[in-house]
Amino acid sequence: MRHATDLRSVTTREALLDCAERLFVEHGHAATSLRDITREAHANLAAVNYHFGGKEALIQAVLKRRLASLNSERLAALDALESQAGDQALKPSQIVDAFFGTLLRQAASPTNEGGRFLTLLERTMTDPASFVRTVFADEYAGVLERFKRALFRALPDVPREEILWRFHFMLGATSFAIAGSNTLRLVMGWEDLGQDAPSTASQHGTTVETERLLERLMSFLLGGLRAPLPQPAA
Amino acid sequence: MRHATDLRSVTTREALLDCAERLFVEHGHAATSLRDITREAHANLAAVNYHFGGKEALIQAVLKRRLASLNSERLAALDALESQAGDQALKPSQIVDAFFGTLLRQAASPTNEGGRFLTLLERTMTDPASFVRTVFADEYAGVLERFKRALFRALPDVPREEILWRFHFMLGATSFAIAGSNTLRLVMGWEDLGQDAPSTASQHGTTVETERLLERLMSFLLGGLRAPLPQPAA
DNA sequence: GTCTATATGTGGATAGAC
DNA sequence: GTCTATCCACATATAGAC
Repeated sequence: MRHATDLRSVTTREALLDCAERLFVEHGHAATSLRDITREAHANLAAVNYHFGGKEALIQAVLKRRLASLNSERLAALDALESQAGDQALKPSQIVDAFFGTLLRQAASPTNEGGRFLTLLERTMTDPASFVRTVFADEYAGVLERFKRALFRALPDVPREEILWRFHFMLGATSFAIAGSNTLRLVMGWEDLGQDAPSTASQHGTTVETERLLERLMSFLLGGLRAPLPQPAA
Repeated sequence: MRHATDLRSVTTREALLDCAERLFVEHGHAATSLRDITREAHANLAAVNYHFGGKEALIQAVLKRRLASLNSERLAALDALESQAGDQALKPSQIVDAFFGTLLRQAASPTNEGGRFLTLLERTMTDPASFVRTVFADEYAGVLERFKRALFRALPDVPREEILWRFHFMLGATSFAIAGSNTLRLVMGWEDLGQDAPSTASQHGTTVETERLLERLMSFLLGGLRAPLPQPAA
C-alpha cells in the first residue's frame, strides 16, 4: 500500500514536495521532521536545505503549489462566467460554484487522493505560524477581491458587510465539508479508525461521492447565502 | 498590557492551565514549550510534570476543561427545551440555538477573551495528533447523539444522512464564525496586524458584537439547514 | 509542592568531500 | 546535486535536595 517513491516526482525536488505534503497532512508540519520527509522521499537529509533553503521555505513551497493552482482555476472560472454574461450580473449560484465548486472538484482530481488537499487547505487557514499565514494571504488576496466584487454585484440589495460574513461562513462550511477529520466521523457516527487514520474522505473518495457532496454542499451554501437577513433595517 | 500572573488562578495548577491555553491558542501546542508555559505562569519547569504528568496530559486537561463545560451547558439547554415542549418535537431553530448559540455565548463570556476559546475548539477539531482527537471524541460523543436525535425528530421529512451533513456544515461555518484568524481578515479586507496578531474577534469582542454575530450566524445556519434538498427523490 | 541540576533525546542546519 | 559527519540549540522528563 505504500512504498515511498510514491508516484510521479521525477526530480528530487518534486519528490520532496510530494512527500512533505502527505506527511504534513497526516501529522501536521510541526510534528514532521526533515528526517521523516527525506527518508520517505529517498533523498538525503541535506536535500531540503539545498533545494529550498530550510524547513519553513519547504512548507511554503508545498502550500504555494496547491494554492496557486487552485486560485488560478477559480479566476479562470469566474472569467469565463463573466465574459459569457456580458455586462449582466452573475447569479449567486454561479459565483459560489466558481469558488467552492472549483475547490471541491480540484480536491477530487486524481492528482490528489481523497480530501488530502482540503485537509491541507483547512489547516493552512487556521495555522498560527506567521510564515504560513503570509503565504495564504498572498495567494488569496487577489481572488477574494474579485469574488467579493462579483457577489456585491449579484446581491445588490444585501448589505455588503452581511455578504462578507456569509462568504466567511461558507468558507467554514466548505472547509469542514470533506476535510473535517474528526467531526465528520463523530457526526456521522462512524467508528474511529484507530490511531492514525487517514483522511476520512479518501475512504470512499470516488468522483461519484464528490459529486454528491458537491450537490449537498451547494444547496446548503446557497440556502445560507440567501437566508432572510437578521434585521432588515440595519 | 500583560503581566503574566494573569487573572484568577489561585493555584499553580490553574495558572498552568490558563497560561497553557492562551499560548496554545496563540502559537499552537506543538510550538509551545513547557518552558514557555511555566515561565508565563511563574511556575517551575518541573511543575507541569508534577501536576499533570507530562505535556500531552496538560494539553488534554486544557481541552477537557473547556469542552466539558461547553457540552454540559449544551445538554442543559436541550433538556430545558425538551421538558418545556413536552412530547412535541422542537423547532430546528431552537435546537440550533441550543448547540451553536450556547457555543457563541460561552465564547463571549468574560471567562474567555474574545474568540480565544473558539480558536482552541477549531484547532482541536482538526488536530492531527491522536491524543487530541481522543479527548475530542470522548467529550463530544454523548452530546452529538442527543442533538442528532433532536434534529431527526424536528425534521422528519429530511433524509437523515442529509441532516448529518448539514449539521457538519454548520459546525464548519460556526467554527469560522469568530475564530478564523486568517480568512476573516482577508475576506473583510482588513489589514494584517503584523506578525503575531491576536484573535481577530477580540478586537471588538464586546457582548454587543457577539450578539450581532450570533444573529448573523443563526440566520445563515437556518437558511442552510432548511435549504431545498439537492435531489428530492434520492 | 517547589526548586535545581541534569539526563537524554531530537530537531534544523551546515561544512566540506565526492 | 548528493552525501557524511557533526555542531548546536532546545525539548521533555526526572532525580533528589529543600
